[in-house]
Amino acid sequence: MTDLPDSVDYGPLSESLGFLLRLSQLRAFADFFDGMAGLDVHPGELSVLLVLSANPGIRQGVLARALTIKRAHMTKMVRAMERDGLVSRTVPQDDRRAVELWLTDTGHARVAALRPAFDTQQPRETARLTPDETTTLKRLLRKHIGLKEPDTPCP
Amino acid sequence: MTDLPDSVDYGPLSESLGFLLRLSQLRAFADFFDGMAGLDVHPGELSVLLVLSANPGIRQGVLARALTIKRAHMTKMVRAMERDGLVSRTVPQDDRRAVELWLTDTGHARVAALRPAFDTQQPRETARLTPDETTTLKRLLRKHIGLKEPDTPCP
DNA sequence: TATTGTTATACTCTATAACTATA
DNA sequence: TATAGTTATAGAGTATAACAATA
Repeated sequence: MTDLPDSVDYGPLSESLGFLLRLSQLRAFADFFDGMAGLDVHPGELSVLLVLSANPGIRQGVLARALTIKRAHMTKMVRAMERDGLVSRTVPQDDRRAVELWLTDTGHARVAALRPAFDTQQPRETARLTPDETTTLKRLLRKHIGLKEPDTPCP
Repeated sequence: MTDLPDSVDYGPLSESLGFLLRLSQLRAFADFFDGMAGLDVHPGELSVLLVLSANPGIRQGVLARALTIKRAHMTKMVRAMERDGLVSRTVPQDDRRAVELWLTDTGHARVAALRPAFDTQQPRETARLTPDETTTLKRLLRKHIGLKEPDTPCP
């Protein structure tokens, strides 16, 4: 990712949260593909794997809503992951319209293989900020999108 | 835009800056189309208009780099805006490969028509945060992407 | 009637490379 | 040889609507 030219006056865009978020996300995507290079994984697929790992048996529609992925698109993603042997699908007895999703053994192994790269990428993608700034930034973003704070282990 | 389900454990995604940015940007896009409804403008087009307004005669390639829009895509955008009478293009004498961009009178009028909606949208898209938090969030995002702080009038 | 997942279609933005004209 | 813009093509992600099965 190339740097921004510093000779340009961004005008009111400098104060536009939406614009700042767009540039920030592009930076984050570049960092992702940089840090996860060679693992052949896309951000969407990784997010599905991580949520399935933390929520075994989650319903497909709930997963889609949680990740802000349209149901139609989630169908394609999950079908592809099922085809690759990462995910299994079951129909619950109490609502036979729904689909519950589970990681297969292969899926769990895939998560285990991706976690180290994902974890070591965290500090890299916040290299321009101090640890305190990083904590603050994440907290404000969570508040902005209405995402509850993660449980923090209290010593 | 629907709310996130609060029954889902996001696991390590809660700490992933890239994931938080993705959700935040989707929220911002929804806010944009909500606040600018009826004005028939897209985020990309508005950003081009605002930067052209602040940088008359900017070269097309510099504009593309500033907005992180690929040159090929910028060509299509600018051509369309030229066709709509918003932008004029000139070839500078010192480098006849380049193209300089200018707002036409229609373009200036378009900016003037969009500015009020753009400005009043600012507070709306940060409704979940306090003013101090908003200031901090924007400052941290600018630092993250390497965008210089805007000039602040000192009283 | 409403909901869950599915299928199909189209559109936007993006990625890439090849091409021209200039430098 | 390198650069600025253009053109063309393909792909990912998304939006939308219609549909079947189930509630």
